[in-house]
Amino acid sequence: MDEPAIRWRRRKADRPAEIIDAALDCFAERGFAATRMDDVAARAGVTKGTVYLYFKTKEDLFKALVRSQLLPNLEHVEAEAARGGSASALLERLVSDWAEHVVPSRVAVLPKLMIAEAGNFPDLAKFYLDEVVHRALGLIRRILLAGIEAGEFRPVDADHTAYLVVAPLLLSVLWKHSFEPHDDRPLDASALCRAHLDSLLASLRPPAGDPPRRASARKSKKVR
Amino acid sequence: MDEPAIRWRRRKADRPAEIIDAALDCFAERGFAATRMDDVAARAGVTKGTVYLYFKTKEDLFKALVRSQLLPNLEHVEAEAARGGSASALLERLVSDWAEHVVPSRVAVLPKLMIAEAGNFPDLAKFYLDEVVHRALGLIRRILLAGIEAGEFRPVDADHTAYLVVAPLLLSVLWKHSFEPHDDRPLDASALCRAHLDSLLASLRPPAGDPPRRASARKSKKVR
Amino acid sequence: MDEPAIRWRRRKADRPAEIIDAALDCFAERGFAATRMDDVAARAGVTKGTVYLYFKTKEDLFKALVRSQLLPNLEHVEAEAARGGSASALLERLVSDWAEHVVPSRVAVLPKLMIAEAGNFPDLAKFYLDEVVHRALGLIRRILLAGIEAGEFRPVDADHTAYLVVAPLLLSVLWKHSFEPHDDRPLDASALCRAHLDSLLASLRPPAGDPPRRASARKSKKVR
Amino acid sequence: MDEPAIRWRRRKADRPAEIIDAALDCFAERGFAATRMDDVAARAGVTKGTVYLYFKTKEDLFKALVRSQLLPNLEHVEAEAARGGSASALLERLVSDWAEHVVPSRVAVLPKLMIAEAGNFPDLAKFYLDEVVHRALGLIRRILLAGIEAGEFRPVDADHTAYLVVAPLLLSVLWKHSFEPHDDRPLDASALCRAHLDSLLASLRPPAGDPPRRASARKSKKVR
DNA sequence: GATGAATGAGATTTCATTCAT
DNA sequence: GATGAATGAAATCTCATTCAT
Repeated sequence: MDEPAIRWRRRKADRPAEIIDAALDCFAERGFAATRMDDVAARAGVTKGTVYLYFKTKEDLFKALVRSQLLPNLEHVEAEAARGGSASALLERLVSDWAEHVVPSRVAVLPKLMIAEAGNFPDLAKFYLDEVVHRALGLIRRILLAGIEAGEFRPVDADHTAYLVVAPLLLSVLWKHSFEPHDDRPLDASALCRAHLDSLLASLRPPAGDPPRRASARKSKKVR
Repeated sequence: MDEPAIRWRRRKADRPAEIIDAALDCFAERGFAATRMDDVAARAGVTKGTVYLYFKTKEDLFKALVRSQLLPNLEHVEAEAARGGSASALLERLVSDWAEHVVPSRVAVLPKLMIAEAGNFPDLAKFYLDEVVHRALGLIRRILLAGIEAGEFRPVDADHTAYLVVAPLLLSVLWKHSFEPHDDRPLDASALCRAHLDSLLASLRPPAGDPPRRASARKSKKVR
Repeated sequence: MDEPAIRWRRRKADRPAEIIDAALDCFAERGFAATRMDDVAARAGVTKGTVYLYFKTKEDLFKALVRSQLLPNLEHVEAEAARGGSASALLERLVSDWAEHVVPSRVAVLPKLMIAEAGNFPDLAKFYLDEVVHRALGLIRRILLAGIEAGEFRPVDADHTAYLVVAPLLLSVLWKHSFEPHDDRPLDASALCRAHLDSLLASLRPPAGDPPRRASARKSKKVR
Repeated sequence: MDEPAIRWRRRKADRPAEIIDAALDCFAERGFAATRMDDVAARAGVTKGTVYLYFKTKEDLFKALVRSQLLPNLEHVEAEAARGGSASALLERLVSDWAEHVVPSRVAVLPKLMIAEAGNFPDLAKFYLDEVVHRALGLIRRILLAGIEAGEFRPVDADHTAYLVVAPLLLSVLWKHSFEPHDDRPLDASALCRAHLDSLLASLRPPAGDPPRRASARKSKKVR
């Protein structure tokens, strides 16, 4: 009846991560403004006061969440790219990695959150653009240029093509988190990514009989 | 003294549209939750009470806004498609129409809003999916299938390719409204769309020497 | 049972004064920090929201209260002084005015509030010092100097004597609002002020047979 | 490594006093309500939990503070008075003692605190009134009566005059702690007290040629 | 129809107090 | 004894909505 039980346990080291985890779920579901600190606290299994022990404001929590989730992932991607290989192989690895590892992960909601809240968090938007978006686009651009130089790809405008590489990846995560819950026609992200890769490589294939741009380019080069 | 009289009269009928216009701007900037009815009213040049004269709740206003903006546009697209032409010509018209007419228009924020708020407005999300997204995807799918059948395109998976057609278009409007205001590297939507079209058609081009699938397919067919 | 009744009446013009009035009572009773905006609202017969309609924050309300109550009163005092008369007559009028009009009035709590909250409202403290305290001390100093010059008073240090004139007046209002409610020995402010005046004039009386400092000083002069 | 050991031991017994000291500073600066237990703890160099080890609640701490600071001081005053001397000499000692010892000391903030918080701590207010205020006033009254009886002073109303004796002393400490930090015209408490004494004795001086009230009164009597 | 003063529910945030460590 | 993580009640403030004017 009166179960004295332990009212709480002290878990200083783990709390911030737990709270950020809970916040990610809540913000993902309802957006920044519509999630209450109570929701976050409840989902983290603590009380509101505890959340404020670790994050000074709701905005702070949001920013901490975005920053903490992104960097590790991006580093993973760049490490992957650094492993080298032909440009097509790199693109292939990148896209299938996205389908297999990013789309099903928790970070996959961040693009949606950033798109929704960029207007309300200008400094976070800048951070996201600089540290994630442009960094990723730059990586892709370098792969494309390397591929062109190597004669693997026909000479396309690398700047815009980078956006084209990214677009279906973006669509896949946005769809998953915004539309799929209300849709009866699920989107198979893996299949979409495969189709994307297929289409992409087809469009990049140099016309038959075209000579490579430079003799030296034949050798696969490490990107960056 | 009496000069505004003429304007007043004209206003009455336009009020709802003016309010929706104002709401579109506000929601676009800050999102649904973060815009206050006062903001909308102020931007529409009326008072809060007046907004409630035309829309029962804030949610109502949002729904009315989405519904009122979308249908006319979609009809325009379908009418365009109905004008016929080769599949590539249709795709080309579609994409360049997007770049020239949709991206610069006010509706271009709606995808961002829908992506952000789908979780909070399930019925609106369903409406948007059914009446806009899947309708558009269906149209594109039919164009692709027609193109394949006519031998214009190599035989791809029309379902997924439809998403691929759409993805860069989506990216262009999301970028414009979420990132461009915080970015110093503007995205040229027209150029992106052209690059997209180029890439798309390249990837769809049937291998040289491939015969058309059916003799009849040579004639351009009306889609739908 | 369901008495529809008027839920509220619109009283824009009077509200701020009514709210300030209520706030004065609340702050006087419990101090700034310990009074809740709900208390103020309830005492003003409105809801919390209404208070915030007129005052942006609790601090704002406090500042508005202090500023609005003080100036009118001080002007009254200076006008009184400007009516002229002998220095003793002026002091007498000042002190008895205090006993009869200030002590029983609502402003009488302000010194207590200012003393309590000066540390938390530096700018308000400065305002109070400049616009009230030093202004009043200056007025008294001028009366004393005029009295000395006229030979009515013995030559005292006018600066410090001004504080001595003020001290019992201050004590009377502080006592009334801080101690009297908890004391069974009430302080008769009028009697105290009379005793003060008596003592003050006795201490200022020049030694018998002392000549006036200047021949001209015999005539009563307007102070200021 | 082990050098702090000695200090630790010394500390334990002093903790309550150290905490009270810290609390005095904090309450003096910001008032009771506006100081947080964290502030007190930090200033005492301990943690919040430790404060609660010695004081059950914040109110408790405040009461302990007031009680612990006052009694020693009052006893000092009464002992001083018991040393005897003429009434004027006693008053003089009292006033100059105040200027030299009380005003610069830490207790000097207590009147401000009591005036500010009397409304929120009725029992503390009663304690302060009975044990400090009325006790001090009584002492002064007895000195005045003795002086009158001895013919040192003219026959004044001892009750009210006692308040007049106290008023400038009170003003000096209130000023120091409430206004001086925000004022560029500092108040010289010693000078003020001297002026007060001067004025007070002048006003109490019996008219020249007045006979002493009682023959016996000539001899200095011990007060109390 | 239009207004905007007033409402009141609900959100964020603070902080005295407790208690596992 | 000492700590400080955790609590939870309560305070400030916001804002969608209502309704007297």
